[in-house]
Amino acid sequence: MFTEGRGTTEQVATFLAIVRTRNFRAVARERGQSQGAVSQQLRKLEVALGVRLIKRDARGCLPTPEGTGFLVFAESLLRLNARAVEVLRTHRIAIGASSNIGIYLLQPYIKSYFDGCAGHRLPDIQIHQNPVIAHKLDTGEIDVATLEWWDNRPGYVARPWRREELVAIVPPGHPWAALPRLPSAALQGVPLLGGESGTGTGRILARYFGAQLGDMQIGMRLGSTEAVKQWVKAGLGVSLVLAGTVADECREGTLVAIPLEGEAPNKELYVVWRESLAADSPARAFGEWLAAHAVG
Amino acid sequence: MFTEGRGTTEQVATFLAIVRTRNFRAVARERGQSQGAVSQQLRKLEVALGVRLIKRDARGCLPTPEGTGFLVFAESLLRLNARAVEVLRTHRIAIGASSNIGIYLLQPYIKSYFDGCAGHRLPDIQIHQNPVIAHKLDTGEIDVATLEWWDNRPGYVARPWRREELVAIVPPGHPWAALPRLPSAALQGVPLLGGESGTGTGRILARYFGAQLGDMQIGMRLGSTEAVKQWVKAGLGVSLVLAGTVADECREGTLVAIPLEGEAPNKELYVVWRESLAADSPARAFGEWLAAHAVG
DNA sequence: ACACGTTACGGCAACCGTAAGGATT
DNA sequence: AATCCTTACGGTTGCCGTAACGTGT
Repeated sequence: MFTEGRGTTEQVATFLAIVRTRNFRAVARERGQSQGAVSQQLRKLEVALGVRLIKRDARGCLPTPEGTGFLVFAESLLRLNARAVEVLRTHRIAIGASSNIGIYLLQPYIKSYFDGCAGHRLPDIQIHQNPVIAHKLDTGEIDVATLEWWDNRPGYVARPWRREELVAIVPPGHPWAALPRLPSAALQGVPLLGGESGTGTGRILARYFGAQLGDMQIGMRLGSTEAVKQWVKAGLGVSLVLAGTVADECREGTLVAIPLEGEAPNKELYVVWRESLAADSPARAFGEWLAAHAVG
Repeated sequence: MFTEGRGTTEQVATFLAIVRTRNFRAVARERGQSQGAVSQQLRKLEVALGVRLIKRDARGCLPTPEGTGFLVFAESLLRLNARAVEVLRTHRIAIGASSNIGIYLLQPYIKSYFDGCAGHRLPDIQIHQNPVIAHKLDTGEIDVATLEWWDNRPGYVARPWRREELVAIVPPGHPWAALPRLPSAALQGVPLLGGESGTGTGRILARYFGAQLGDMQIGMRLGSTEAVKQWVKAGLGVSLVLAGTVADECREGTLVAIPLEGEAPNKELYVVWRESLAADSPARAFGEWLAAHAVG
């Protein structure tokens, strides 16, 4: 299963190859086996599952409805197997990052960490919505994650990583663009564009504005910071985003970021990994390194 | 793998049993094998992975750090196997539901559908945050899901299910409690408690209030509707929730729900399943049935 | 004829049970 | 001495490659 051999995993891999190529002989060539063996492997799998997976026909072979249904499991199983050997043997790391972090903030850390250590191969990096990353930690698909929000569930180690300021962004030429700092009163009654949900930004804004009786109007929730930036550039509204997500645009002058007045709202970012990670595992080492290089 | 036999899956199961019982002989009895076979299975697994999983010691055997790290994969693999046979052979359904739906809205449908059909065994029902459910659809862990928010990703069928109204909730005795309908102006400047994130409620409120220049203040995000209800009961704020989530409290008089004035904001709920589900599969049948019994 | 999947057969590798061996309490 | 895991040995099972077969184009 976890390496070359002849077991059920090979049957599943053969099944996938058959679905892909629709030709037993091609599969046999591809997998370095005889054509009879391919027939036999599929047959064993079908008997084990008690279901016909492939409909053999004179003009090609197609998956049955059951076979199509089995596809998703076959893929998940092989992915999980591959991931398991990767973790235990090659020690390749899988890093998860919630969207904003993965897209805008993480690269320099990855570069400086993995460039320095010649022994490391580049890690597998997955970027998803915050809650999806949390779920992938659960299933073992990723070892260590950088998150915008964490619920302190048991079995995990969570370390504060950086504290990222929220800044207002406006298009160039906007009346606010010249201001050094934005009074919180200015935001009252202005339509505010929202980005990805489930990242805890709402809570932070509530703490910042709520105490000052700010009246904020949340406009559309666009689902991603990238979308928010485009809308702001187009003059369709203003927004509050993590400062690091607009560094490039500010340099190029396509957006203007304005820090908020007073004690600026900021979001705590976390590095999280499973407690069960070996103390000397590369994934944990990377997590500890990130936490040690906390900024802010 | 998918049934009794002697392959890698048996090795993984043996590994898990060893970690649990910490006694090779007990595992042998439990699995109806000789003790030598247990030794050998673990050994094969360790060789295949290239890692020592269990540290055998005179006073018991414990998982090594690598073994602990492998645990999560072992469990995921067996879960996936079990789920695969369940789907293909026993045809048991796995239903996912985002938190609010699973906790408050789904039960009557489950009851009326599965009570009526004697042939069906009760389904596996999983309740998680909306994005986690979406991810579990991807991995095949669930067949069909009821969701508060769906991103129309390809490969899935999404049907509108019901349209659930958002109502304001206040504690009994609150000044608003006697109002038949709540003017949207009343909510301006009032701290509003937020529930689970990632469910699209923010977008809906923005559409309702935004057009009317409403100024809303989002208070804390408490993460769950259950928490919101407790805070509202305690007089710490008011909130907007799906009407169905407070039906019981309104009947008991512990909360008062007030419909909003004008065209009330409402949330469209969806039933979603993978396109690859067989047209005659029980999961799809249930999904279609739900969609056909759409309310609102 | 040709291309394709199925089936039968012989050889080989893998796994299991039995049972003896070494270590620790 | 008792308990526990390891290891060696013999029997059986299962899988693979070869090759003959049936079928549809």
